[in-house]
Amino acid sequence: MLQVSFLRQNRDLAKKKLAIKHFAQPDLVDTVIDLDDERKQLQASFDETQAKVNSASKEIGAMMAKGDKEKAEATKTAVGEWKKQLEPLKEKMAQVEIDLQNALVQFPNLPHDLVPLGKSPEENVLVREGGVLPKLPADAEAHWDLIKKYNLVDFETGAKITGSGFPLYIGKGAKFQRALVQYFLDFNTAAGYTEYLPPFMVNAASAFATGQLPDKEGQMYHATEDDFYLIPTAEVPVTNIFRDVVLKETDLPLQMTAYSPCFRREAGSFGKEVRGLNRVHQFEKVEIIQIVHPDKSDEVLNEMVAHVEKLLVSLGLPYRILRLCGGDMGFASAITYDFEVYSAAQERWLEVSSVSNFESYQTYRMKCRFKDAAGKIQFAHSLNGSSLALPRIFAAIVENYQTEVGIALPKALQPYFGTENLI
RNA sequence: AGAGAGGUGUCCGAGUGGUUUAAGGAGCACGCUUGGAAAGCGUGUAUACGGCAACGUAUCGGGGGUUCGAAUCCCUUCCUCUCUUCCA
Repeated sequence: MLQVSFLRQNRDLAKKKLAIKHFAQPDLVDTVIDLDDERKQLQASFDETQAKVNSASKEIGAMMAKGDKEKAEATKTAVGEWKKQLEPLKEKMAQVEIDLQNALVQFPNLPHDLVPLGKSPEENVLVREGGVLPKLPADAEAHWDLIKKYNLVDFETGAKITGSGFPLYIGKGAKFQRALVQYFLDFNTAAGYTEYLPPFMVNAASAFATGQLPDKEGQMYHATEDDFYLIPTAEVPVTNIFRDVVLKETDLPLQMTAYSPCFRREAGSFGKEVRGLNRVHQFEKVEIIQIVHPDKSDEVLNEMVAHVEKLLVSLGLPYRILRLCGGDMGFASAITYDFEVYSAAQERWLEVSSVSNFESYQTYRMKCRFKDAAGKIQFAHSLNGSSLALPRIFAAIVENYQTEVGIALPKALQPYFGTENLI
């Protein structure tokens, strides 16, 4: 969430940056400032009247103690008048605050200066590429055929149990998931991240804090009986650990990693892009999250990008890193790098990680602050990234490591899986 | 799921309608004291909003209500503990 004080001081800059994100209503900036002016004015007169009520009430107490009943009754009448004035003020103030809040949450985060202009994924900027394309056998198959052939994943039975997009992993397929999760977590904790295993459902306050509500309401599964949401990413519960918390400056940076299943309704998805494991409603992911000093977040973002890159290199997959353009970025992000691996059999790039700096957008929303050396309270910056999302890594490894006789494994995974080859 | 007891500041803890302007203790910070430390003494020690400031307003788990006045009374909700029940 953007801060009114920032919008007030940087009215034109904010509008310019919102345009990069293709935000449709720049005038909302003015609306918000007007509403905030109105709120201030209302609060000033409310406080003034309330102060009179408070001190008169205290006097009544003193009069009663002295037994001066008559005077007390007279003061009560006067207080009654003030309280009548308070009622409409209170209502108006509550309404203005709701309007202000409703307007504020509509703003996406402002893009970082490095964010390229552009509207669609084609305008993302290639930062670098790495890895080598595999030499596949002549009759190379896509992963949806391979997993059927080797009985690694059963989509049909998953669909029977739940619905489409809920894969059932079997035998070596299931074990491979476990090996990947374990490898990713070990890789992250070795780099200094603390491992968490969070709740897989969150309440509305948590979903709001990280920006899933109200923006992505329809994208989450909602358990209405208890009003809980199934998490779309571990980012939601883990970042919320620090909701309504004032940290010490020395606590920073906080580095967390967590495995979780992720649940996404993916309403409106269709076509070839969603085949097999390319897009599913439930998938596994290991996430990295950091809460850092605002001066450090640019630097930390680069570190996190380098960290994920190292992990991809260890898997021997051809990859590229893209800096997303303003139109392709997420709502809450200030700058995002996407990682894609090349699936040789599908002949297309698959997004496997997205690393973002949210700056103070999430931390302001959830009141995650720290006390600096001077004793001043500041909002921290939050960042997160996938390290990594499993299904497309699964797909890419199965496709890129296929041989005439089976499926090989990257060296790094062999000790985790227990054998040299997957099949 | 049923019954009961609770939720107060960084922590412990007092407080059942009116100098509570949240007692007292601990911790922490600073100062005095000391050769240095400890003890002792003194001062300070939440957040948000408004205000140049003085200061004002709000917050005793959350929300609502009663009252001139609520940490205190009422309703509601969340959470914790104990017992019963159930369960991996």
